[in-house]
Amino acid sequence: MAMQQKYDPHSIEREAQQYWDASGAFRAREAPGKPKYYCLSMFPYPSGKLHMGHVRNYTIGDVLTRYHRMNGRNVLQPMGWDAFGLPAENAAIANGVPPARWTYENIAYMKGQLKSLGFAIDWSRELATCQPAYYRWNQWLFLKMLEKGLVYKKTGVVNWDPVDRTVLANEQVIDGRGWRTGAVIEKREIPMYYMAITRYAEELLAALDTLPGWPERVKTMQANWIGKSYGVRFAFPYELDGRQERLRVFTTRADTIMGVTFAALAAEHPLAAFAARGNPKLAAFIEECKRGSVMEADLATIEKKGMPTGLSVTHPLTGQPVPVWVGNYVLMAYGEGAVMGVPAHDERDFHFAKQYGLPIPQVIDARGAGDGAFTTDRWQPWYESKDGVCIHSGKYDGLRYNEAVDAIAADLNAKGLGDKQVLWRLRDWGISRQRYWGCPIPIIHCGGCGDVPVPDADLPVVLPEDCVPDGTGNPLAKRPDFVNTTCPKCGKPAQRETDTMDTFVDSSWYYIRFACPDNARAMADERVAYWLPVDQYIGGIEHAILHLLYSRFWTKVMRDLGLVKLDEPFSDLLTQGMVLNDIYFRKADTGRVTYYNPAEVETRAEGGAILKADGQPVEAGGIGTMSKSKNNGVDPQELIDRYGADIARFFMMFTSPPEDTLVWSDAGVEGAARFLRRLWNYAVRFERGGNPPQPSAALQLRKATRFEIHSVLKQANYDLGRHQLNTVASAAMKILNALDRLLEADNEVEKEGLKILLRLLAPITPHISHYLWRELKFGEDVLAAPWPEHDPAALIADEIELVVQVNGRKRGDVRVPRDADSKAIETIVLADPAVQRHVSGQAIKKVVVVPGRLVNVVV
RNA sequence: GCCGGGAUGGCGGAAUUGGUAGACGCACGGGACUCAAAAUCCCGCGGUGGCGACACCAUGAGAGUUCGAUUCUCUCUCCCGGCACCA
Repeated sequence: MAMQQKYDPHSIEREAQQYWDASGAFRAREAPGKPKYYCLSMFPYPSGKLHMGHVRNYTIGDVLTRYHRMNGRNVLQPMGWDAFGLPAENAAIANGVPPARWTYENIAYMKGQLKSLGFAIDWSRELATCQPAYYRWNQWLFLKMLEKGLVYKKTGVVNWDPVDRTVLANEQVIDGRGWRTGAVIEKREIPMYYMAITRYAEELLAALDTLPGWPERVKTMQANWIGKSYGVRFAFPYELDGRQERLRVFTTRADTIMGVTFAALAAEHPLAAFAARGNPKLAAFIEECKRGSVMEADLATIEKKGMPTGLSVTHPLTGQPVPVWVGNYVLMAYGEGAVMGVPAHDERDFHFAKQYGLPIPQVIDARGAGDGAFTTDRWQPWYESKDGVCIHSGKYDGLRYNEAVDAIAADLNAKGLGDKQVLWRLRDWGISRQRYWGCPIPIIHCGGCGDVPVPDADLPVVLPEDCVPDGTGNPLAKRPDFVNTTCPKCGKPAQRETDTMDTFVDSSWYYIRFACPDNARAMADERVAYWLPVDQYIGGIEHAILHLLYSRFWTKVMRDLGLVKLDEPFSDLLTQGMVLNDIYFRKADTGRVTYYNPAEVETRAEGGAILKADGQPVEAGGIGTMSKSKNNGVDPQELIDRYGADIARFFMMFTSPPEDTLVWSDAGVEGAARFLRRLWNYAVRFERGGNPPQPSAALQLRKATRFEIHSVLKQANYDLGRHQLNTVASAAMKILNALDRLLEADNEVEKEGLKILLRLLAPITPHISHYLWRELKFGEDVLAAPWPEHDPAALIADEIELVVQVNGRKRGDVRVPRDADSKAIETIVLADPAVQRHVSGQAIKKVVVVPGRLVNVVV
């Protein structure tokens, strides 16, 4: 077969993909003894079609997969679908289509898209989390955890839409109102199941040190999230109806305890509820605190308000009465749901005290940590410094932070009122969701027996797939065929739990299941030991905390249940930067918000933007992550249809480093297309026997070309090692440029260079590399070729160029022999006319010689 | 608000450990080829001044350390991600 003269991406891509399919090229098999490489990209939510973030994510994963395969590793790159979730229910509300059908149709379409991009995926391991064969193990492990006490039930706070009478996700609450109804949202307490992740807090924190392959920023974020703080937990005693009671608080600043002038309760605190009885004003205030969303970001930015309860407690050390307030900024979920108020040394307490006229006595002197004397007129940052000593604190006067905390904790302990304690910011994981499209929680509620686990033999509890949610209430609760059952214990009629699990449960162990997706009898088997841990995990930085933390937790739970022998699931982590795009929306009078895709919007020269469909203005919402909810995704299909997979992949890799945020623009994709066409044309000329001979200067040009190719290759291999793939793409361009300049029919250098180039490109543009490698008879399959390494001999030059600086400014360059010593270099440099001109008679203070790089003359 | 990250030409980005700022591309301008266009090839391309050699300015803003700072330290501005029910 003759080589095509013109580069036609679509035909060669089809051919290459057929070859891979037919030969089962990406089918991964366990090969004990052979070093494995498990490369995993975060599986997609089947939202409808791929967006650019997916293409970026999966191209990075595919590049690394193919690179390691060419380096001799036994690779596994699986793919699946994070198939449960809210958008399927939203689609049902909008279009009346059952979430199951919508989801499966999306999966089919997106799978076709992934295949057209030529990813080296082992599709035989494909799974979807909405399949009973998968989620039965969610249920099974849930029940195992329940047995071990790692799952328990308690109340939790949710967003309640009083009009639709339904629980809303945080995302569905906009400015404190329901997204569909515009109704003001209320906080509601309902019973939920929790996973006791806090029992693993210490290990989750400590084990971060065993993950050198993780980005520092992710480990820092996780450590801060887990939030280990050392402090003192103590109680304010008080008397209520003749009983001795205690109000417990936690503080990291026990050294300031003598400055306490009030205590503040969260609105949900039981003592607040007690005080509100017979106090309508307080009851109203507590109700007010309960309006709005449950999001911490909202809570943290609201205006700080408070109201006295009329109650007071006793200071544990001074015995003085301390008034008790309710504060809307106190979090029930953190610590004890109550805090001590030290206005002089805590910024929030300071403003609170100013607002409500509470005393602000200074008890810490941190001279040197800030300027200005202590004044209650305005807050100064040094008030919060731990580098001070206690004052106005009686027996603690003069003590430093650590000494004061020790002494105060000891005194509290002696009174039986408190002691030092570790506090975690991490909270247990509430997994109950009042939604239809998720994994059913395998519990049966029986009037006589209480909450009864579904027996193993009855698993899975299968979710009916024909429901069409309408946005009101809980859809499963409306299904008598699902709800009504019999109690496994007593056999009497009983009701199934209608809550489903958080979708983070589904994604917390799919990477384990990929090792054994076909095992119907066990959650995990011995194949897990071969493939796990994941050698390279790749996904968006937005998952830096929750998904990764839950996955780490889940792995440790499975380990402790004897299911796997694995401490950490992901050895190396690459956090891909987000792909952003403009956001446009309209807000109706009802408060309901509609988002418009930037493709449907036209920006006007005079500012502002309009919707193309109706010519009316839309509001600009800045830029943000491409997402279904903001409707600002870009469909990569157009790019693939027009240019083919290789050009799309090359462009994606070339346009920015994997870890950087990328604001989407297709400017530059022409450059990628041009490059691959040039490569093709070069290969065609090569096959014909190279360029016409041009003997003059050939030897030197040949040497210079080899030098260029091998130094670029050396750099490219370094860049691959640090996952900087954009410069690897640049390197390929540089090699082609160097080869193109070699205008002589020197087949040896051309052939060497082209073989390097095609292998270097094989992970990024696998189709064209596959085709040309075979057509040029370099071998049968480029995937089987060894990875290219640079030839050190090509990099030895007789002379090296040094940059010459005078006072740190570049003033020229000199060529010196490769082995010249500092003394010789100095002599050459000082004789240089440009240097003499700039030195112009001034005294030379010193000469800095950086070997192989530069010389700096300081005058 | 808290935690994490970022800012370099008109644009995407490069600069391995503090050592030539702007590699490689895009866009743009000029030229070659062509009846013409596309494609392709060649040249130019941070700013200011100068015919030019060259000089000065320049890596979000301001300060500091250093012979030398895009790189290290501090302060600030803006943007992005996360904040536990989006996934």
